[in-house]
Amino acid sequence: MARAATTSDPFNAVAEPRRRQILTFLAADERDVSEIVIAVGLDQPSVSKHLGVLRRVGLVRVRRNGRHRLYRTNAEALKPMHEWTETFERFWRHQLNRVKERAEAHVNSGLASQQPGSTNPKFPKEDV
Amino acid sequence: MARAATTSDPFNAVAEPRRRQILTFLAADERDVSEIVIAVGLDQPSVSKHLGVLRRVGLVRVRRNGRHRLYRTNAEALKPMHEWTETFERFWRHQLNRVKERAEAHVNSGLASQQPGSTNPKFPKEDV
DNA sequence: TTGACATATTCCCATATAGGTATGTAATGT
DNA sequence: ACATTACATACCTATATGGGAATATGTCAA
Repeated sequence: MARAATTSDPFNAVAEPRRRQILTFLAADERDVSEIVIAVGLDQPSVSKHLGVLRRVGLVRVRRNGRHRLYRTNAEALKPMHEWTETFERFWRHQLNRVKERAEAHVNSGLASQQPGSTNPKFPKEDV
Repeated sequence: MARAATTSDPFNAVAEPRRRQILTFLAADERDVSEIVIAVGLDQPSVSKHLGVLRRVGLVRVRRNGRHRLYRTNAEALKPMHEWTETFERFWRHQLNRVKERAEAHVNSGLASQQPGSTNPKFPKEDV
């Protein structure tokens, strides 16, 4: 199978750099499509398609104003991503602490002066 | 062109639901590949490929233990995503407030009892 | 109605997967 | 050295785009 559809999944919609750029651009103010075209430097059909994806997953809202369509980021739709990443916060805090502690332990045990290429059976190499 | 490569981009790597599942599974403890295979219900090669993607973008770390490879989520690599979504936090707060205020305004002006299908020229329809 | 302008859609093509199958490779036990 | 275990890679296929070009749709102005 190919990659999952971007539609109906904010994580996928936001995976596209241009769409992140658009969301940032539309975060504060409404803008019509031609302004977005200028801002991102793609041609109009491509921008409209990105906007279509963002619309379908609810990341932007539109309203009509004459011939123009005014788009604006619907920030609320980003909350789930924010919350998902937040569940890892306590882990990256722990990891930072561990790194600090390990460094101190090495200093105290004299391991800090270990030969650069030497192997330590207690700390297997993190291979590539 | 096709979609941007998942490699070298955490946003893209995390767009895949299975990879999010793996990151969650590996957040707290190290696990070897066979455990991950059981946890996500894919066959081993697929899991190894997902792990390869996550490894390349730094979202997981590996270390060898005999024939086993112990993987663990590198939560720090999720900080950029967390911070990016966070830049929108103040906007979704404003939006929530606006919705509340507008609801109250409608009540006060009698607009709350408007006909479901009626159109209001001052609030253009958000078309599909 | 006709014309211009602002967007959205459709069509076409190159490319990047996601999974499955088969195979290569490193590490351990005998 | 040989078999086995635990993974990683290579290869193949169906599918989902992303971007550009051409075209359709919707809106306002004269």
